[in-house]
Amino acid sequence: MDFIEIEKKWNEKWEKDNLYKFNNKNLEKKYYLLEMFSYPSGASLHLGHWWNFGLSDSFGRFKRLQGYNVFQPMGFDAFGLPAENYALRTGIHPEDSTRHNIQIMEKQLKELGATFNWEYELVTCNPDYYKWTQWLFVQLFKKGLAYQKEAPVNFCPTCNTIIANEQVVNGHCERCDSEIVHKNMRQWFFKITAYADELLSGLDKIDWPEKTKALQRNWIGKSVGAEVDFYTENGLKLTVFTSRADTLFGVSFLVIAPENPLTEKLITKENETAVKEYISQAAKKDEIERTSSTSPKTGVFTGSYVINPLTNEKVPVFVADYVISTYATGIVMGVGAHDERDFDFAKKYGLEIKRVINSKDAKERDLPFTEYGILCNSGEFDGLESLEAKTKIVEKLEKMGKGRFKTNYRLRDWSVARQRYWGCPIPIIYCPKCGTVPVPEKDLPVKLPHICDYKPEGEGPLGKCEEFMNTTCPVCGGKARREADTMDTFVDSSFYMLRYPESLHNDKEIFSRDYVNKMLPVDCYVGGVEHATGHLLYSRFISKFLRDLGVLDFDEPFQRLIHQGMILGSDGRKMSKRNGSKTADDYVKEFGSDALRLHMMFSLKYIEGGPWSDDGIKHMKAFMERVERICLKWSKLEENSNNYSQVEKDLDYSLNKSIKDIAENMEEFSFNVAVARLMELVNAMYKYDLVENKNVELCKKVVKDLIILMSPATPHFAEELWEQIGEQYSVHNQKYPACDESKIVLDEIEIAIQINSKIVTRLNIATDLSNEEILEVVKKDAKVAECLIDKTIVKEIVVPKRIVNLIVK
RNA sequence: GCUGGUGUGGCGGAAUGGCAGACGCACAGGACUUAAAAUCCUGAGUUCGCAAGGACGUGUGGGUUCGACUCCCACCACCAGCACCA
Repeated sequence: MDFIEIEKKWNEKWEKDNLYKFNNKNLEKKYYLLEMFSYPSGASLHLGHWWNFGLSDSFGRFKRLQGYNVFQPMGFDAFGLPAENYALRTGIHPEDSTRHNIQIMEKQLKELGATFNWEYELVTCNPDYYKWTQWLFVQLFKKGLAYQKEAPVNFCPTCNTIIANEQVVNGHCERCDSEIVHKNMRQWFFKITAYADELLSGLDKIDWPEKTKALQRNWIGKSVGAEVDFYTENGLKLTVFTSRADTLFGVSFLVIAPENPLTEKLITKENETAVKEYISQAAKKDEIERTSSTSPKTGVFTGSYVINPLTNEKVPVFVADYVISTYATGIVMGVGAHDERDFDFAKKYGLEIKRVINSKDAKERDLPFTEYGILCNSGEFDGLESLEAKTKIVEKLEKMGKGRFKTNYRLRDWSVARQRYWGCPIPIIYCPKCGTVPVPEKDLPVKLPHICDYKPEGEGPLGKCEEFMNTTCPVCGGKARREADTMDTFVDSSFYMLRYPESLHNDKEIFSRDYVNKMLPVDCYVGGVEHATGHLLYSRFISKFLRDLGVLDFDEPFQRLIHQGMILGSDGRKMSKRNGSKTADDYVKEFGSDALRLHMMFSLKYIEGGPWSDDGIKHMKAFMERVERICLKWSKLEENSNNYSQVEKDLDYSLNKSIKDIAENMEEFSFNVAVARLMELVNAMYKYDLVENKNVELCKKVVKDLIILMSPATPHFAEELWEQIGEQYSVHNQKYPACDESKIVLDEIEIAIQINSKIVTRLNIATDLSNEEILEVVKKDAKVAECLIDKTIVKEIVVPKRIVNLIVK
């Protein structure tokens, strides 16, 4: 079979027939399968694309065979920095290069032979798409969830734009690896923190990998504790956050972050020079140095004292850069005996170290430490467990008006504005009279102008385009200016799964409520784990917001999530142009796409990935040819023997067991095992082929079922073979074969016989025998009887169809 | 440091607490062939043994169990994410 030739032939026919058309009228058995859409880079599809799209497509084909009405749309995440940076290098306008790349990628994705529903294609840089990105912004703005504030932001000096926390990797820009600088800027944020608790609790009801849930929990970083107010002698309030209110008795100092605005007010004249010097030094340190847990904890005394609200003790206030100004209140209470950092700090500056413990425990344990002062919880709190003490203490502070229960999150609001050109314009108008006004929905989209001076200079390049910037205020009609920034591309992708079902069929609303609630949530979402704390978190947030807006009945967009492992270079490192000598295209030309796909399915675990090796591809081709030979031979057999003895039973067993196992393994994305089962079935066929008078009826059934079973993995090959054995087009419209359970129940099975848990022999035993009957047969066996001479059986264990274990003395 | 994951032949990798190593690669042998390739068949964890057979085997050490790759405890190694979060 000429694999290259047949691929061309069937790809053309399938496209012409629109074979995989999604039936949007009958949603009873719909299955929404989504692969994370990709960025249209101009390069040809690499092995990673095949791995991602090809294999999840096989899963989709499997669901189709099972009778599901599979919706598998495809689109492009088309805005973003790479096109723009490419444009700055080459002078080719981002719009032109992006459109061009999309065309190339569409063509290649079609060659992959996947069942994508192209008629629903979505491209985020099209005005009919980003109209809804802007609509979303306006809705968030109206609910107060899109807001501006002056805040420290991550600024990438190379990309010349702000980026979100989620896009900073080890203090560096995830795109260009430049070191991030921190600036205070007035910026747009989405208030994702309003949903922090829900984003946590929602994780419990979705079928996601534990790893990903853990990443999100970690990222949200919920910390339950309390705020406590300390006052200086002249009445200035310093509020600290603590998760250990029970150690309040042991506070011997307070530490405030250098950037905290209150710091200024705490500095006394005598300490002014030292503190100012310290602060300016701290400002010079880079992010890594500041936030590394191994950095030494240094600080300086401000000269001020505060009063501990519980003990009325006078406590000194220090400035130290190990306190993070953006987390909680930016002020921390120092308890030397209960926190390693506080301990280091207290030792260094000769501060008191007091261990807080209730007097009972102190007496019971002969406490070994000598360097700590021991302080028992006094009076009303003494004798309480730490948890109880925490509660009681905060309750008391609450009554005094000097403390309260408080939960903090590590999660920050999502910074969404980008000072770049190639993105979705923020639909906001600044009017000198009316202030910040959203663009009315009827005026959307605010189109991105096709400008040529898009060089980023730290401010939105759109600001240089007067025709764009000058507008009228939708409220008063006076002269006004537009927002010059564009949106983070993660806003574009935060709702695309909601828009897909009617991307080209509904331009009146983002989606019709009834329809979207029938189509979603996505039944299975496939993509890389690298989006765990970015896209996947943003999408969940936006869904929850749209639920609150009353347009969605659900709030978790992805019911099931599968991460593919990464496919690495043969050296085990990240795939790059250098270590991959051959491209996916080379393999397709040499062996065909089916062989490539089959090889990928079989040679590595999909969930785990691993180093790429092309060793097996030629064997996959050989395997297909092996299948072809036996199928063609059997399809031509004529004289039926009507035999149905053990050999036929064996073949029938293999067939039905394969049908069952392959379904189970496909469902779990264990493609390697599913392919192994296919091979076992083929081996069984070759074994039966040696039999002389064959049961041709059975042979033909096996051939048909085998081809159907192979069709998700090798779609072109299966279609061609289907035609060659004289079946009617198309194999992809067949039903997944039913497993005849009666055929996988064997009459007789080999059981291992153990004496004292050690195998002494194996016996064939009829499966319909009772445990007692089995024991009888076993004991009669010569070998077993020999072992039992002079022994007494103390226990008999029979595991039907598996093991007989006799415990003897 | 915290969180999650992984650890099985020469390699990729199988195994609802029940015969570890399915399936495949690489390897060896046989058949076909003048020969090779392709194909078909067979063998194979390691080790001792001519063999029958024995011993040892799923990162390490314990435990539970008639029985542990699988469950529990401790530890080691590697990978990933977070990391001075109070």
